[in-house]
Amino acid sequence: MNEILEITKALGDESRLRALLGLRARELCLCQLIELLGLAPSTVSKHMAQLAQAGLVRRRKEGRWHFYRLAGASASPVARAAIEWVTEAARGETAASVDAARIEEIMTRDLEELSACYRS
Amino acid sequence: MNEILEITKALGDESRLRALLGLRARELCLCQLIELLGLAPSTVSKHMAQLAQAGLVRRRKEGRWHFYRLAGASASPVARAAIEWVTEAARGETAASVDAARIEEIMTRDLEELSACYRS
DNA sequence: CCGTCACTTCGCCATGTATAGAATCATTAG
DNA sequence: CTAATGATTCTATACATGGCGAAGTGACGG
Repeated sequence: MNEILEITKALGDESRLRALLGLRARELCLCQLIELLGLAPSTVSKHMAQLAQAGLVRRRKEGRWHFYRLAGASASPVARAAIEWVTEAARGETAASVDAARIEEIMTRDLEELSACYRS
Repeated sequence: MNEILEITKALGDESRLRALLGLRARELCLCQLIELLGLAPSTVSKHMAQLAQAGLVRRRKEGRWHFYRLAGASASPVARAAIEWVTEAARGETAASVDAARIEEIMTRDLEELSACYRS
């Protein structure tokens, strides 16, 4: 029951849901997720920590950058099924497509430029 | 995105999750759900309304009694997949089994007796 | 080392939500 | 009709949660 609730609570927020769906195609750095969601770094960091705690997302450190990706094969069966459900449910969602296009645009920029959000 | 969020928010509360899982085997009257959850009638009623709004549950009126059941075939594909995920995820959950046993006990009692919760 | 940088954690505030009780609604029994 | 009953809606309140900014952490460049 606890794992299920951690997952449903993690998925029960629009920002976290968008972040998770944003990871469908590729792993993303926190500063890229900040740009996608338009929220403060501390807020996005907390959201990603909650998704990771629920077992839906994994974190990879590369120098000073922290990359997040879907848990995939390393996830528990329950978490993996949840990811499958939500990604399938979001197919054809216009809001998710808008975000996907936005990510393509974000990918054309340098991480250096994106992480300027910390200095503004 | 909106339907997904309605579903994940509806599933993101322990009482609502227990209520939904309680409907796996059979439909239940509100007073039976009140007995199961041990909450005030108004609270349980609101929880069930939220589950119904998310398309996870259907309501059937029989005289003064209101019965709730899983949406099943009448549910949208997204909601149906969510129900499948959560019921599969709860298989073998001890907490869910405890509730299931509790429901068996509740089923041995009359609705009249259970609905005494309104008069106490 | 020492500063910078990407990120996280902490402290706080505003909003949202779960809960109970009172009032109300709808249905049935008399 | 009226009263009783099961459920819902309304109102109020306590707690949880999302949000930000400031301070702290760990890695890299000098």
